[in-house]
Amino acid sequence: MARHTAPDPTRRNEQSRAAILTAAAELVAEVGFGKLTIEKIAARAGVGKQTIYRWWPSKGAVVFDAFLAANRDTGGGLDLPDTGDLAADLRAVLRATADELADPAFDRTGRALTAEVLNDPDLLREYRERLLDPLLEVTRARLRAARAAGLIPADADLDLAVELLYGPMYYRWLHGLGPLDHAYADRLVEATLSALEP
Amino acid sequence: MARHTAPDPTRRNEQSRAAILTAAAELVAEVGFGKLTIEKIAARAGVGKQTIYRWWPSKGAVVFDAFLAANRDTGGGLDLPDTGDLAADLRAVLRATADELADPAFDRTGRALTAEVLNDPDLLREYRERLLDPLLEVTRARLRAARAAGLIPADADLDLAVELLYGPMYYRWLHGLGPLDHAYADRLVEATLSALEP
Amino acid sequence: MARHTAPDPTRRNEQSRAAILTAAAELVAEVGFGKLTIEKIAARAGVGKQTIYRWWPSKGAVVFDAFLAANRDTGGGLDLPDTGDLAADLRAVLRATADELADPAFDRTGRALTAEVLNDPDLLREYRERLLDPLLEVTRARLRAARAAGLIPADADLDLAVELLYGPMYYRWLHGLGPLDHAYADRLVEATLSALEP
Amino acid sequence: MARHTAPDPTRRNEQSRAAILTAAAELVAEVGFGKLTIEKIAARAGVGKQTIYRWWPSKGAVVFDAFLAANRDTGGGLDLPDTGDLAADLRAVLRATADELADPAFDRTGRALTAEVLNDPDLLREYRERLLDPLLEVTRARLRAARAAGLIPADADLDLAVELLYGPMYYRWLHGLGPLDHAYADRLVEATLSALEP
DNA sequence: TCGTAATCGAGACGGTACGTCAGGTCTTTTT
DNA sequence: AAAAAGACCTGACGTACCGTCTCGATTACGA
Repeated sequence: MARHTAPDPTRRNEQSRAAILTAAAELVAEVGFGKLTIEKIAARAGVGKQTIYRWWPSKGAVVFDAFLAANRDTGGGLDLPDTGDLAADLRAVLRATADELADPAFDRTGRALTAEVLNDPDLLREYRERLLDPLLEVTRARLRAARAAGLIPADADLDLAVELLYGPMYYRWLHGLGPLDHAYADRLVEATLSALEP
Repeated sequence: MARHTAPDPTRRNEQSRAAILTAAAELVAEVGFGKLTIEKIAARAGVGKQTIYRWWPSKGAVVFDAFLAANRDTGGGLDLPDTGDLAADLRAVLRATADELADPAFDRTGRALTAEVLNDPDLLREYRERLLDPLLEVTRARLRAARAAGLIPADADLDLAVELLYGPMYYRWLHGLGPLDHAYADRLVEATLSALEP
Repeated sequence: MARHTAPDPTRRNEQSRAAILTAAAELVAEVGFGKLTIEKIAARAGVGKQTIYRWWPSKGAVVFDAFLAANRDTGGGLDLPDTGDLAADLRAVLRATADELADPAFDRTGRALTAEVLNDPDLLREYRERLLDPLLEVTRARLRAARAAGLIPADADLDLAVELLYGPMYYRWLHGLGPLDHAYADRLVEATLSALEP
Repeated sequence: MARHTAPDPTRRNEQSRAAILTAAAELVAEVGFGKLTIEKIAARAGVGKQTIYRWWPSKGAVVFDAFLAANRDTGGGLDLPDTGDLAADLRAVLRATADELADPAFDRTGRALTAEVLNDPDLLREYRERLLDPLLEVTRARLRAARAAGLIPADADLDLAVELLYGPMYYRWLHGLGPLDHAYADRLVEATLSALEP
């Protein structure tokens, strides 16, 4: 097993780091996660293998970091505005989510990442901390505000609510059960809000 | 990659086939899918590697077949009785699903299988045809009967309904978002039926 | 190891036997002995592998038989006439040998066969019994007749004599030391006869 | 087949190289060339297979190199002294050759090597350049000196002479035609010198 | 003449070794 | 000290053949 008390990060070569993440992102889209290799990443990035092993513990970690880096650029959409219209706000975020999942460019990478994350508890933890929990939390926060405003019942189960919003869409996406369009997003929001009623 | 104009299946050795599937099932539970190798399967099954390559195109396909074979033995639970009480019937199937997902023995295999299935369109198709679609269809059929009986609105979207039932539970399971117990199953059923109201 | 008390030879399929030997001869010339396989012979001959294993103990034995069969057709040249002129008679047989060795078609097969025979005592014995000893013996017989006629000394070592005739030529052939033409054959005969003088 | 644009030889691990050659030499003596495998060499040498494939194109090349390395250690005996007594000098080298060929330890390796060399033009060339030609040349040189001293005719064919010396002995060895003792060596020298007379 | 027994083509089987690929570690040289 | 380069040991890959073993389907006696 590797050591992975990472070496002095101040001396890290930023160019190499960026080249590795870029190469990883490109390659995962080109050949998929399964056929992706550390050697190919190193070769494409013009980097020694050791430079990868020095800073990441596994292939999954590199790809995951690449995914995060890419999502940080696109903003991540981690802000759910409160316009006062709960349904509209939820529709906005669900529509955005649907658009992302429906994007073929995202599809391969997303599936690859999901597959890795599911079978690696460390990766799963990091995925939840860095991506999933924040997303669910902003959604929950918006619902909490609505609850405080009396728009939904005081005893509404918000954990269940976010699962009702994102779970079906994720289920549909992973299994290819149907289209992921705005109409579908809207119906999900409607169903969820309807379920929260007494 | 393998050729896969499958050889004459009438000459297939049933003992070898069974030994391979058993070995695959055991190993995936012991070491996980990632560390599973064709060589280990062959060794444990007392079989030549070629005998595996002759009949399956990939490691994933073997494991998948092993999973199917195991589920065929346990019946698969593909019968959703109609007692007249829709909520009770749905609770029964959702509780059973929750029990299965919560079973640690199933967890590892299920995650491994899911990861494979997500990234292999062929496997995904087979998974849907052999397992997922039948499950969804019996559920939809039960809802269809209830709709015919006037228990739920005539314009209820049954595709959405089954996704509301299974999607959140699957989402919670994969991401480890919370407990998968009977109370959770019951709340899902309640929420779904509530969402179907007008 | 195989049994090889050969089965009832009266029931043997002569067509198969011929097809196997032909295929073996062709293939050894095409791909060389090392890359020759029983499977390829069987495939080319349109024959089951078992039919080969039933009648021959090894790949070498098949090729050897093929070689013998081919040489039986070309006569084998196993007759050294006694014209009364010893030098002329020896020149005739040495020239014929040189021609054969110099034939590129023979070269590959001959080398392959030699290589096999050298490392398999069983094959070597059969080679000597069926090909080499008869050749050496007719040569020795011719020398014996000459010795009886007083043309060469009574105490001449005939075993050495035949080795002086064939050994250098074989040595030159195997190692590619020089041309194998009639002039060379003639010089060998001259040198050998000269060496037999007192 | 291998690539064989050999990698940077300055970075080669000398320990691995030596271990491989030693293992190859031992194994060829133990199990014979035919049953020798690259995997066994690698295992015995404590080396990865790739390290063999990196530096040698074939099993034959490894064994050949091992043979050369061993012969370099024993000096190769490539010095034919000129005591003034031509017959005695030739007897010395022929007797040494006979002793080597008669050595059972040499027999197996020698036959294996011969078989390889005969069917691989590249190996044959290397064998001639590194072992055979030097041997023949020192012998020819000794004869040349004798010719210059008038001990043998000025028009003696020295190429033929060396073939008369070594060819019969090699022929006898390969085919197992008779004993390889000093008496035989002496007779060969006598016959050859006698053949060189006018 | 009609089983019945052996041979035949075919090819699946348990294996061994192949030659390749990549993993992760280590060393050498350069920056 | 970190990085590019790449040799090293390890081990799995997927393939090719090995020699054995069923399978029907001829084929050729011998009762």
